[in-house]
Amino acid sequence: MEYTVQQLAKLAGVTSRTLRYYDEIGLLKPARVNTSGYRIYGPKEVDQLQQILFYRELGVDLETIKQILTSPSFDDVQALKQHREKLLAERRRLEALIANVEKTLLAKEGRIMMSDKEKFEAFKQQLIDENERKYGKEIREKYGDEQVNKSNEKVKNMTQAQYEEATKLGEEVLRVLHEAFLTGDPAGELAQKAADLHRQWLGYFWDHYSREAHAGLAQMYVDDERFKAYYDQKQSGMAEFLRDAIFIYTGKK
Amino acid sequence: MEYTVQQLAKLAGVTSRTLRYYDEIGLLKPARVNTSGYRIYGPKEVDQLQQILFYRELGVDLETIKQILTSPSFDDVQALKQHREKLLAERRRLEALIANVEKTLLAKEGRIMMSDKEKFEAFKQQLIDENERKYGKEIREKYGDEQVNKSNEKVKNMTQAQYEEATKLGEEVLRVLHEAFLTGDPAGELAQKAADLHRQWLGYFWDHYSREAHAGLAQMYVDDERFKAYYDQKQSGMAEFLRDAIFIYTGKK
DNA sequence: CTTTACATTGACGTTACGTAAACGTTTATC
DNA sequence: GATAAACGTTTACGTAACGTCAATGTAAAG
Repeated sequence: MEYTVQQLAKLAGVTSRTLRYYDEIGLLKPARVNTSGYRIYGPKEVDQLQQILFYRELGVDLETIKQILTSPSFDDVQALKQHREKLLAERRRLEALIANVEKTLLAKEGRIMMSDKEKFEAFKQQLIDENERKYGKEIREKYGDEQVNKSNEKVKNMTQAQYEEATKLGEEVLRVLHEAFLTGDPAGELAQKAADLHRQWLGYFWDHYSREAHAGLAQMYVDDERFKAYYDQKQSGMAEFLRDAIFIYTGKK
Repeated sequence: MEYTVQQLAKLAGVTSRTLRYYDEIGLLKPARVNTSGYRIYGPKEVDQLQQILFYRELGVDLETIKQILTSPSFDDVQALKQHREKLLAERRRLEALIANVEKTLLAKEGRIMMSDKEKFEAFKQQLIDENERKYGKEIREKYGDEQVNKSNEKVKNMTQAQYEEATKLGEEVLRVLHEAFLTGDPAGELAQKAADLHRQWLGYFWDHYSREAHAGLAQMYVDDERFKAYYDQKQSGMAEFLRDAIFIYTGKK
């Protein structure tokens, strides 16, 4: 039995465009082409199309299907295993996306519908997430997982009052730092006040303070472009100025 | 602080091409363009890019992100919920693909590595799957789930010997049918023999036989293009001939 | 002053077709 | 036999979010 494009298309449940495309990429050539240029398919092609659609339904891309069906030496089991890995990776990616969307929704809806307490909890979570997202990789590389986890734990255990204090203190650091910057002297009174405020601010996030870690963080504010961007937002050179002030504050040479 | 494309790109962890593309589609315009045509971004744009990347990491498409960020009336929670639905649907699709790939792998590996017995079991499973894939929807619509499930159960319970008998019988049906077709008489001895063989063949798949169902199936062989293609493979008109023979065999008017 | 690094605007490639244009062929109807 | 409907053909643009040239102008460094 022979078929034209539309006939085979209806038979297999695809469109004629699909068959022309498969012809174009050499995946399924018609048995012959008649004098008017019409594509004519025979039973052999029907079978092959079935095979193609079988793999297609598994989500295998056409190039791979082509290899499976055309080169008899091609290891189809191997190809399917690779394909399975791709699917599993894709599923993991999706799982992560879904988890993140749900966390975000929780936080966002929380702002509208949850009690103040829950609201604040969700907000803290969002803060942690956002922080992780922005700086997580770099910080974890430099300070290790343990330190970061401790910090996150500390944030989670903060009360709403503590959080507000931390936020206000953070803003004050920026204000004083800006004033100090205008004096141009990182050893001056204002700059050292900023460094001290910064130390206090750190107390909300770090479980213990050390001058070395403080100085290290200050250097990172300059080295890491993300941190630098944050401090330089108002005024270029602010990150360096803060670092210098902290170096003096912590007694680093 | 101000940034050129590359600087902002490094800052945010994207390529400059991405920033140009975002400019092109109006998602993130630079603060200004200098006399040489360079794009210059300010702190406001840095913030907006962070927002964009936040949604992008959730898998939201750029067009939706644009709406969320540009029109302040846009309900971002609603958008995220819709997005979550899309993600969940995509995950369901993936689950199905993975399950199918795994079933296929089981069957294919089985052919190589499993014992003859297991081999045969996997093959039967593949047969059922393939049948479901090819005709499942139509058959379920016409005969209902119960009937199809019973049929699948019957196949599963077949022994290897029975399976081979069924296959041989199926081939014999085709052979005799072909011979009968050459006589052109659906009421003739050969055609009636074919119809009888077909009834016997059905015995391997149906849990009980009825003339009505037999006649109905025969009609479906003509109506459904997939079945028709199977019987017409050797000779056009075979499906109709078989139907006529079965109609006579079952005494249908 | 030259090299090097970085900027710009096109424009094509990616996947698996959908969709439409412009035009020839087969089939059904009048 | 003319005509219209239904079907066939090729060509080509559109899709999402950029990657990757190419050709060319500008800024910074030696």
